This record gives sequence, structure tokens and C-alpha cells, in this order.
Amino acid sequence: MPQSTRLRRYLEDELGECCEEDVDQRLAELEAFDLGDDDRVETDLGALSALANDTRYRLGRALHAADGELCVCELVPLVDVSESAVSHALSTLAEAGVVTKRKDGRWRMYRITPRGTALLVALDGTVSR
Amino acid sequence: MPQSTRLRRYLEDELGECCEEDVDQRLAELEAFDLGDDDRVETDLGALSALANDTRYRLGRALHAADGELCVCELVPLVDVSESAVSHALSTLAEAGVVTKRKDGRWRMYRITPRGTALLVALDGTVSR
DNA sequence: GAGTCGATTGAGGCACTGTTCAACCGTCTT
DNA sequence: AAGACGGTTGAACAGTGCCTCAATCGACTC
Repeated sequence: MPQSTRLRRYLEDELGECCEEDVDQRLAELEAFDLGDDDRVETDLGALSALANDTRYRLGRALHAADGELCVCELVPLVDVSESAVSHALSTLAEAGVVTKRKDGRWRMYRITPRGTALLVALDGTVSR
Repeated sequence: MPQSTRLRRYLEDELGECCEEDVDQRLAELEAFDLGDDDRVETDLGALSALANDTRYRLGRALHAADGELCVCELVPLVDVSESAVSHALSTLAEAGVVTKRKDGRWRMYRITPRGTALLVALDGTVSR
């Protein structure tokens, strides 16, 4: 963490003039927030980014509502893009761990994962507030 | 929903040859998945998009870990971008309902919202699966 | 094995995102 | 009132993202 005189000033202000020690402790606390390991961050960003798109969000919603497998041909009519776009979208979702993919003859079946479900439930549980 | 002969074929296949009635019912079910009202979708996409960026995600994490208000000057050292970028990022997060903003003299305080917390907790509860 | 079908893949183009830089806005100090 | 300070805002530009089109692949049918 680079030196930040502004931060130091703020902390001295907030913690009162008490002592240098408290300021240092707070600086250490703040520094600790930073240590999300990068793999974890990348994975989380992947999941969030995957759902952060109209098409993919709607596909996720459909799979969540279906509460089971859906075939690509069932998903295509639910969104307003080409079949190719749906395939791209499902691929992105799968790579992000939001859905799983299964072959069944010439049909491809998709199912939402616990992670995808958890994110949608989190949104449902916090509507407008 | 546009006509989809492929879908109809799939449903007849899956449901067995039983009867036309079941196929129609299934089609109605699928159609029902679609009716997420658009405002809701937009809001959800806003929240997901807000967190789907390295800088904003880390800021959200820090505010979540802090479990209370943090000042901009405390957040700047935690991410590797300019102070201006942090301001932009916090503004985006606030507009998306992921954080709240409060003025305190010349300091600006930010705090994570229940919605932001819920999303991060959802991710934490579903690591690598 | 030729043809059909469901679905995926890659290329290309346009729109959007995220950052920095510079100017600016309130607040506090002196 | 002048200046310092914390923070925000807008413009500009590079980098991504998301879609469509065309080609392709594997599975099934005849």
C-alpha cells in the first residue's frame, strides 16, 4: 500500500489525537481487506459478469424457474436473439460455473448450478432496498 | 413467442406421443418463465454489472469486510487505480444500489447495502462448485 | 453414405466500458 | 477572502463485449 498522507490525516481525525499506535492498527486492518486471493476474485468476477447481461440473465432465470434441465430449443424462444447467440451465452454461463451442460443424443441440456441459484436468490431476497 | 417447430418436435419427443394437450401445457409453462418484469431485470442487471468489475468488486469487498462506513481516502489505497476512478466506481455502485453514500464534512462515507452484502455472501457460500 | 437436424464455433463489426487527465465544486483553515 | 483539501465530474480514447452471419460438427434417418 502506497503512502497516503490523506488517509493518515483522516484516521488521526477520526480516532482522536489519542496515539500513533491506533492509527497504525487501523492501517493494518484496512490492508487486510485487500487480501482476497486473485483466483477467487477472478472466479467471482466470472460468475457476476456471466449474469450481468440481459440475454444470459434471462437464460439463467429460465433455468432457475424450470428447476431442472432445459434443452437449448426450449431456451431459444425465451430470448430475443439468434440461436447462435444463445449458444454463445450458454457457453459463457457454463464456463463461469453458473450452469452445467449435458449431451443427450442430439439435444443439449442445461441446468443451473447452486452458484447461479444463490446469486439469483440473493437478488430476489433484496428487491428495491 | 415465435413459432418453433424444433421445440414442438422436442416436446413431442420427450413427453412421448401421448397427446397434443401436454405439449401445449409445456409450451405455456415455458412462456411463463419469460415474464420477469423489465424493471426488475434492469435493476438486477445494474447490481450484477456494478460488481462485475475488478475495481468495483474489490471496493465492495472492502466495504463488506469493514462492516460499516469507510471513507474514500480509506478505499483509494486498496485498489490500483486513480482516485478519480475510485470516485467513478463508487458512483456506479451507489446508483446500482450496492452501496450508499453519506457526506460528513469534507469526507464522503460509503457503506455496503443489504443487496451488495447478499450477492457477496452468495458467492462466498458457493466457492468452487 | 447422403441428407437432415440440433447445436456449436469463429470471424467481423459496432457499441459500450473503464480508465486517465484536467477542470471544478463544497468545506474548512487561517 | 484566499488558499488548501477531499472528492466529483466530463471529455476522450483504448480496450472489451455481444451480436449476426456463415461454416462446421456430431447424431440420427432413410
